[in-house]
Amino acid sequence: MQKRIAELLKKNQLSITESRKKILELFQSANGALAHADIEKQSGEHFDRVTIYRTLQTFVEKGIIHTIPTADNSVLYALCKDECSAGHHHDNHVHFICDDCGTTYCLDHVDIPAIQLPIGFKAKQTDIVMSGVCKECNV
Amino acid sequence: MQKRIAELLKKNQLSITESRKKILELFQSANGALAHADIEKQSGEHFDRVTIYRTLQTFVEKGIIHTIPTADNSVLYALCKDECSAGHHHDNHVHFICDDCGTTYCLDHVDIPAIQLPIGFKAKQTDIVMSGVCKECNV
DNA sequence: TTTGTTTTGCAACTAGGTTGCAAATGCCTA
DNA sequence: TAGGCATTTGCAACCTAGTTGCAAAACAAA
Repeated sequence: MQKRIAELLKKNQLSITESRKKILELFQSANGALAHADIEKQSGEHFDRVTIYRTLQTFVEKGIIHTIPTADNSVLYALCKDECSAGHHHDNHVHFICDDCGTTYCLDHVDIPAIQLPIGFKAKQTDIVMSGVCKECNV
Repeated sequence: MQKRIAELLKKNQLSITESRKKILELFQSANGALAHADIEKQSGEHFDRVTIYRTLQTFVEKGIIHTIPTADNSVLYALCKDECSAGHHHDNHVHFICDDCGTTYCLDHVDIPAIQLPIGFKAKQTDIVMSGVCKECNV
């Protein structure tokens, strides 16, 4: 695990530092998306708020993680799959927030059906955020 | 117009005040959605920030306007159509943001096709925000 | 017009996020 | 592996968006 993290950072021309390693670890062990606040808490409060913001920004720029818009207007971050290239905007995938456990999932493999827009409208990007009950909480 | 605004407020058991009238007017003359900041500017800076926040909150509660989540994590507000009942969450309609002119449209009459989720997931709410070029900017 | 309720404006506060800069860390080459 | 340069960090200060409590002002109803 440690090796992979170091490689990932190197591949993206980033220095290997404590905070970056720790934050990547958190993402790898979380099976969903994380908010800035989650990271701040779970990292054991070792790192400055600013460092975390900057690290997340850097990771987004490099295409290591991506942001998820949510209905309640908070930002979530999630690891990108290996196939993602830097700068990829993750335009067309579905995000799912569980009302029960609060976990956010990136449903990369869900097909988005064509949406019929009124005449004159031309869509470039589609963001879909669904909420309900996830597979873990569904009894 | 003035009459209609007064009636609308009365129907919702709200006192008829300067700020409420002005804010409703702004929504009626805007053909798209407005952000809090837009309202603050366009109202001629007559009203306190807090008053605007509270007015918007009240309108949302009464079902006069509704909120739109956007990809860049800002909140937009738009007038509800007459058919909307108070408390209606506007769960399932598509919002469209024009990359050119920045206008946000509520596409009430666009059908949302069923989205096939992985086994175990059960959706309650779907938010779709699309962006691209709108009918005005499309040449 | 008077009275009671609703709404407003002010001040103070919180949370989330950004910027500039000096100190510390990491990287690379000799 | 030591030294020097580039990158990253932490601090302080700042900004915007939004909230709360409370007294004063505006509104509604009789």
